[in-house]
Amino acid sequence: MPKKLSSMTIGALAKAAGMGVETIRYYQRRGLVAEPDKPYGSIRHYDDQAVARLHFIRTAQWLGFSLDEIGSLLTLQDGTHCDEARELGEQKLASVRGKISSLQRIEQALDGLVQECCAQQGDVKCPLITSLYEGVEENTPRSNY
Amino acid sequence: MPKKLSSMTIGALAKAAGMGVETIRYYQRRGLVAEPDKPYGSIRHYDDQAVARLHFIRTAQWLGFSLDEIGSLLTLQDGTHCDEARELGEQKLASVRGKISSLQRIEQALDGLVQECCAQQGDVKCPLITSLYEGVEENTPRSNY
DNA sequence: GTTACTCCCGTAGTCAGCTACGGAATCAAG
DNA sequence: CTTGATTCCGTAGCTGACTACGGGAGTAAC
Repeated sequence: MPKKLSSMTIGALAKAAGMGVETIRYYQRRGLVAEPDKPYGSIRHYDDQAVARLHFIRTAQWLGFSLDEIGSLLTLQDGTHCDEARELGEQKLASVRGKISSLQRIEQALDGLVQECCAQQGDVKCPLITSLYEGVEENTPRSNY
Repeated sequence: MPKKLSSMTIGALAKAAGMGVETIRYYQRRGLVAEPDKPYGSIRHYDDQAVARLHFIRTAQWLGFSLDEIGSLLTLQDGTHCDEARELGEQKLASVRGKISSLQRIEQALDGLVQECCAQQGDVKCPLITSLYEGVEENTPRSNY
């Protein structure tokens, strides 16, 4: 059976993805999501894949990736340039693993804080800060510097 | 023995933390790091704790936290308001755990991509996108919306 | 005690990532 | 076939997080 794709206008897409229409247009301009050609008359239509892609962008942003990085992740998976994709993929993988371990340290520290909380008094240990004191920065901590 | 704290000027602090002097001043204005009072003459001095704090800020940013969120994490650990700290701590903990699991899904997907890479051809599965398709968003994906 | 660097502090500019605005065209309901 | 909402497209404005600038005051080295 031919896969049935729910077809929607940009407004519906925006609603489905939980963002504004303008934001989607912005991503189109940035080349993060494709602008489907509009059938003769006018007005473009989008499918579930578009929703998924927007979801991904949103979450990846929440995880601290810039739109440029997200763009490269997406082209990576969109296939084609195998050789460079592999290298890029490994870079990103390292970055992701670094983030995971940093977050795990924060998790531990936060968990400790929540457990002890009011209990402790005398010597403050600053578990949170120390959780990240000894270098983690695998990759550029925000593209600059 | 009284703990010996390496004392440094803001310039040295900036170098130690790997950022610009202006950035540190900016954080002081934002209330993320304290401005030590300057001894009679002039010029403030900073210790290792300040370096640690800046390190934390930098890494937390890399992990996708905004300066406001980082501020709340820091006040959280600076102690004092136990009751609200606990609640905030639990919120943040949930958010951190959400990030970890999202990143782990991306890790898996990326790992898969790097493994298969040029191998696959026929049906594209979009492992990356699907890795995040089914809702993760535990918390606000970037303060807005 | 002069030169050169750094600090201090306020204000202004920059860049990423949206968000809003305006006017023409299109579509959906009645 | 008119009315009202949406789409389309370009351009302009806004917010968060810096980054640069400028002038006066410390401070360190000679």
